[in-house]
Amino acid sequence: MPELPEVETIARKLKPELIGRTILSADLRWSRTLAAPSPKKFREQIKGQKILDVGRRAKYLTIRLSSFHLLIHLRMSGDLHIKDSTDQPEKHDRLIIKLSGNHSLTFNDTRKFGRVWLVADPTEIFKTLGPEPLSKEFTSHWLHSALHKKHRRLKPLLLDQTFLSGLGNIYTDEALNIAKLHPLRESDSITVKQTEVLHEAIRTVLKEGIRRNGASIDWVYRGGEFQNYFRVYDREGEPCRNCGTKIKRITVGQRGTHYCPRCQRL
DNA sequence: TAAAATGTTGGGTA
DNA sequence: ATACCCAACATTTT
Repeated sequence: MPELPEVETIARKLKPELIGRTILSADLRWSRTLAAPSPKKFREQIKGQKILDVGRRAKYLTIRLSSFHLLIHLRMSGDLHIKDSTDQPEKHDRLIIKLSGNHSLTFNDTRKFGRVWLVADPTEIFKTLGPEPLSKEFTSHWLHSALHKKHRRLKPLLLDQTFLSGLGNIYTDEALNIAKLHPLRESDSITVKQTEVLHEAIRTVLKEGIRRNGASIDWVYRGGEFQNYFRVYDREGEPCRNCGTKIKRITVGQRGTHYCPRCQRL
């Protein structure tokens, strides 16, 4: 799935095209895409809603409506497009929301893992999420304290959305490489100095991802170019950009994990 | 063919 | 309670 920078990119692109539009109807083409409420309620409640704002929380796209919030999680393969309302549905289109001005917002999701919520209060959905890495609450001091409250390996911990929200497999590997920390390093062994470097690395790599409009890999091209600047992700066997050592790939917590065995010692 | 792919969640185990 | 492993979700690609 898209991670924080990819969702941020999509939110920024959609925002000017969506704000001010009114939702005319919703065509739910694969019902399990809808997490809440029921399809019937969804169609009734979303009709006539005006789009007031478009944003992002963690990896959720957030669309504020007149009296509800529409939340979309793209998971592994979800994507969003604005199309003409006369365009024929494409393969894997799961939800098509018809808008004023002969436009529609299309949710296409090959693997069907993506989910949509229409809720009055989004805090209920977001309550388990850890802090936003680009917010002011995410300080080096907070990170050090949080790391030491756990005894977990860095890679799965940073991937854990209840610990910190927004990082996925790519940006976690990239951040750990920048910080010169091994993915299997125990969280409560990180020094204050190392925490400061990791804190900065996380923010740097996320901002870099946003600046490049996110990463486009596999068959899902969203316009981003960050994939051309990976330091370790998907670079197994290729030379480390820092020391030339071959990048290693291991599996940690069921996820492919890439790192430089020389720069990132355990 | 089997494995793996930007993710999350729930169940079982120690 | 905490941490970790596995399966499930569903499809496509290598």
